Amino acid sequence: MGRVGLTTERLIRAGAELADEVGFDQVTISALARRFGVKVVSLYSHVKSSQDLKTGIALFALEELADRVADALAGRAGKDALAAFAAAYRDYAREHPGRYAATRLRLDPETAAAGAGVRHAQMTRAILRGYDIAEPDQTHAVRMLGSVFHGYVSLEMSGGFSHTAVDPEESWSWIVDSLDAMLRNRATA
Amino acid sequence: MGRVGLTTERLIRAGAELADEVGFDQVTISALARRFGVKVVSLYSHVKSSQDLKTGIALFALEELADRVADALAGRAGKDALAAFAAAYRDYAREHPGRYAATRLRLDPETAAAGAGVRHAQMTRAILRGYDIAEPDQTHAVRMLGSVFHGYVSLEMSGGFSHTAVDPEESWSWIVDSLDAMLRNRATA
DNA sequence: CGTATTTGCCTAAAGCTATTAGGCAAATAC
DNA sequence: GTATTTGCCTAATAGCTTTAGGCAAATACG
Repeated sequence: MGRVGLTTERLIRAGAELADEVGFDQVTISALARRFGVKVVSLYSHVKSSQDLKTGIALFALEELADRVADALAGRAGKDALAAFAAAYRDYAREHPGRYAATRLRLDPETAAAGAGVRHAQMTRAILRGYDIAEPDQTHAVRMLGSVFHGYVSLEMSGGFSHTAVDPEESWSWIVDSLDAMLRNRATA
Repeated sequence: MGRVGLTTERLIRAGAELADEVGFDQVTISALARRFGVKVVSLYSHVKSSQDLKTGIALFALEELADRVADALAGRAGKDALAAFAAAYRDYAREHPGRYAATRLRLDPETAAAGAGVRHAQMTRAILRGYDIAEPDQTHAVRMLGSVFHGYVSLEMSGGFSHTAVDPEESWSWIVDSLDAMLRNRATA
C-alpha cells in the first residue's frame, strides 16, 4: 500500500471532524486509523498517544473558536458585543458539538497557557470594557459570563431543555438581555 | 472463595465512591470488580453493562443531590433560598466531584423522567416564587440559574479559574448577589 | 544519477476493558 | 432433605492502546 500522507496536522483535523460526527470521547486512535485506511500503529509516528491526540484536538478547537469570537467582536461594543460573543459561542457548539466538547478537556496548566486560553480570557474582558466595571468585579463578571454561556450550551447540548415547550432561542435572548442589564447596573459609578 | 454479597445497590454506591476517587469516566466494571475482590464477570449478574452501571450512578447522584437541595431550601425564600440552593449545588460538586460529573451523564428521556430530574426542576422553580416572575420568563430564569450554577461549578472543577488570584469564593458571592438583583428587577410589576 | 538516510507505514505481540456462554456450589425454598 | 435459585467462577471473543522492531518509498546530496 502506498503512503497516505499522514501528518499530525491532518490527524488532528480529521479527529475534530470525527468528534463532531461521533462525539469527542468516541474519538479513538483506532477509529481514526480506519478513517484513513491505515493500520492503527501507523498513527503513533504522528501522535504520542490517545491522550496526546485529544489534547491536539482541544487546542485546535480552542483556536478555531477564538478566531470566530474575535471575528464576531470586531467593531462591536456594549450589548452588541455581548450578544455577538454569546452567539459565536453557541453557534460553534451547535455546528461542532464534538469540537466544543473538546474545548472542555482538562489541560495541564502549561499546555493551556500555550494555547488560545489567553485569547479567550482577553476577549471576555474586552466585552466588559463597554460596561465600565473595575477589578475585582471585572474578574467576577468574566467568570459569570463564562459560566452562563458554557453552562447554557452544555445543558442545551445534553438535552436538558427539551422537556419544556419554551423556545431555547427565546431563553437565550432573555438571558443575554438580563446579563446586559445586570452589567449596566453593576457599572462602577 | 466465599460469596461477597454483591447487589446492584452496593455496586452503584461503590461506583459512586470510585467516581469521586478516580473520576466518573474511570469508573469501569473492571475497577469495580477489583475493589470487591471478585472477577469482572461476576458483576454482570447485577448490572447489564458498563453503561447501565453509569446510568445507575447518575440516578443515584441526582437523587442524593436533590435531597441536599431540598434540605437547603427548607424554610427559606427569596435571596436566602437562592444562596442556599447555590451553596448546596456547589458544595455537592466539591465534595463529590465524580458523582457530580455523573449527574451530567446524558440519559435517555424515559430514564431521566423516572429519576429525580423532575424534583430538580421543581425546586429551581420554587426559588423563583420569591421573585414574582410569570411565564414564560420563569422558564427563562430557570434555565439561566441552571446554566450559571452548572457552568460555574463545571469551570471551577476543570481548573478554569486557577489563573487569576481572585478568590473563587468571592466571585461566587458576587454572582449570587447579581442574580438576586437581576431577578428582583425582572419581577413582573 | 546513484547512493545514503530519513521516514511512513507495516507485522508482531502484550495488556487492559467489555461482554457472552455455560458451569458448579453455596444459599434458600418447600 | 431434596429441589431450585443464584452468586461467583472459567473459558473465550472482540476492541482499543501501546511498545519494539522491520522494510521500502521518499528525500537528500555528492
